[in-house]
Amino acid sequence: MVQIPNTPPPASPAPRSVPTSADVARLAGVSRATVSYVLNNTSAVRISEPTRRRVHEAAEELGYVPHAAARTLRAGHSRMVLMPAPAVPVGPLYGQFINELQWALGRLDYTVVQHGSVGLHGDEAARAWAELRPVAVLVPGIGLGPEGVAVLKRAGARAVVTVGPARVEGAHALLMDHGSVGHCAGSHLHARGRRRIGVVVPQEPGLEAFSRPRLDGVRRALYGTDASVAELPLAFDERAAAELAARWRELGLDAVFAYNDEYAMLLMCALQDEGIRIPDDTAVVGADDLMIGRLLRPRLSTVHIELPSGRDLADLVDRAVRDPDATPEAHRVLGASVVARDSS
Amino acid sequence: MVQIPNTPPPASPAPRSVPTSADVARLAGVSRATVSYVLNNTSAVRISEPTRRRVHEAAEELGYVPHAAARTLRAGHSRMVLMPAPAVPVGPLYGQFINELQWALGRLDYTVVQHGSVGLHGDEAARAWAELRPVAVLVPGIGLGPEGVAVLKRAGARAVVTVGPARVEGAHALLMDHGSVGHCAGSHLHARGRRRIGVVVPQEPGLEAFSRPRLDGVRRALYGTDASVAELPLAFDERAAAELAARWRELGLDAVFAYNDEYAMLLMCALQDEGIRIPDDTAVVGADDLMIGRLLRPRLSTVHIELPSGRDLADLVDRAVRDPDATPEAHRVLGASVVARDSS
DNA sequence: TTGAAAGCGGTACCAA
DNA sequence: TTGGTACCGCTTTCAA
Repeated sequence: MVQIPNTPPPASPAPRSVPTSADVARLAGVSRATVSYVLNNTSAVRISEPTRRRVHEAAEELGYVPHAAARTLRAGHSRMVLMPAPAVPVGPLYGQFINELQWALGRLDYTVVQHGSVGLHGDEAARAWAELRPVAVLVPGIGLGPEGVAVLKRAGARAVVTVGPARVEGAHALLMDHGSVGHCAGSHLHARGRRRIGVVVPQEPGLEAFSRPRLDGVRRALYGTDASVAELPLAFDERAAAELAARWRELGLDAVFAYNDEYAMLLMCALQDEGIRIPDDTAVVGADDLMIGRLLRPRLSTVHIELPSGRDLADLVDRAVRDPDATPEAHRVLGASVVARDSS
Repeated sequence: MVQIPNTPPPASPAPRSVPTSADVARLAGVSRATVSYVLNNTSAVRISEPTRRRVHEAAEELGYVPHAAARTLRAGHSRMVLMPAPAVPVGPLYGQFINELQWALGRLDYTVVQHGSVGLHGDEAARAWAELRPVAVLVPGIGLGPEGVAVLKRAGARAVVTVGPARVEGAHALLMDHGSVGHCAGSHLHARGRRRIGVVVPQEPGLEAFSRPRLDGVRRALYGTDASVAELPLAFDERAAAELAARWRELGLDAVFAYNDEYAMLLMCALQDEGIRIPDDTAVVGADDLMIGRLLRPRLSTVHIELPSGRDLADLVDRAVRDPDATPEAHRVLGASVVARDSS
């Protein structure tokens, strides 16, 4: 980092203590109760207009900001919806989903917070989240067990929603079965007459949660047919792709499901460099239906993934919060469908 | 969403009230003070081993989890580092940076929290953040003014760090001048003998913060030379790219800086479909040095961006927290360098 | 070694 | 219409 010469320090010495509602009350010449009534627009209590004005002015002048922790403590609950921040850089698909969700929950007057729980695992993380007493917790992926759910519930979470491959006892579930993505691809390739099918499994850590189910899905689609499946570990790296492509002919595969569109692009380019014709020698299918697939030549066949709308999930959370004793719902929310283009 | 039949409700009725340290004390037969001492390993006080055990067992049995809000309130401060959650899906580069940062701050015993402040703008958002009384705030992009910084400081934030194009009064700054990215690309193209240079400006909302400076950087690099710059609005969309490519010859450009590698790929493919030869007719330069650039043919020239390590930024935050009265530092942290490949 | 109690900031009940 | 005050859960000083 390159240090840059600093501008001279500002002349105004910062006020050194945080103003509280008592300070506001003092300045406005009223009680703390009145301040609270005014600033919260408490409808059960009528405050005269001049008093309101004085309170507002005092708050403004002091730069008063209420203390969320104090409010939470007193109220016994917060409106915080907590979700762990994703541990791996997440694709545009999922990123978009998270954004929508945040927006929709914001509309419902929840505060969405992503907790950076790096290094913490499973129920250990659950404890850290529970300390914040969120009103609801949204946990993508695996790693949260029934004990974790219980910890959160005991800590006052009125809703725990898991987003992943399997239900967890006591929690609502958004079942995102990535197996169906693989299943889609596998069925498609089989229908196209392919019988020796490779499946790329990324070596990047943190992707197993998706790659395993996708592989299993292909296996499931092909089980009991005359087709076979070969697992192809691959790092997201040109050299690794070239090496894989170099032994392609001896692998004797006539098709490959490449985990997603990015890996598909990587592998497809390597195969083309090797002189493998696509789709004639080998069919390639990606997943996620990203823009790049449309731009490749041949155009990349892919599995389009339909995620639930952020609004729907926000509504689910809201319902769960309002009725915490309802039996947990489970929803299947990952729609997968083949987009057949020219590479398969 | 497809509803799935629920499993029967679990037999165990959930304990309906959140256990407090008083409950633990009661069960262990000690005072709340002792519970606090034991659970926090307070070194100033020696507690007998049998007592410690009893407290731990009681806490375990009740599933006790401390109440962060209460602790914060009592302590007068928290160890929460707050940053707004990015409003647009963010690329792998920046995503990686955020992850590193979270990890590094976690190592320093801070709790990193991304606040989903959708719809809130500037100082309005600052107020929402201030309610959480974070010990430090990390604000990417623009939109936070000096008043916002003041609000946060008054609310007890010991460090405010902006990450963006310009300094903000009172805050530390990580200057990420995306102008240098454009400057790099512009200089490179000029050095290659190009004189009519187009610059792609994405139409996607939320990207202006990066696209404007990149455009300006190109302008700056070419200012006073015999080269000219043309602004090319472009949506991330095949049709838009095709339309732009269709009028390419009449635009009379011999080079284009495509904002980033993804837009470059989009445009390059459209140009090639149109019969424009790259780099002979038109040179193309991307940015961000993504994998896809290496896979394109011709291989895409790009601007490699060097971000600071998460560790460095975490250390900066930590220093600032420890010495809140130090004059704000400003660091220039965006390194840009051309990776010349075959498209320019 | 342990306990009693004050107090952090805000809310809401009850009284005036 | 407004004020006094108890209380939320936890930490920490002081006393025992």
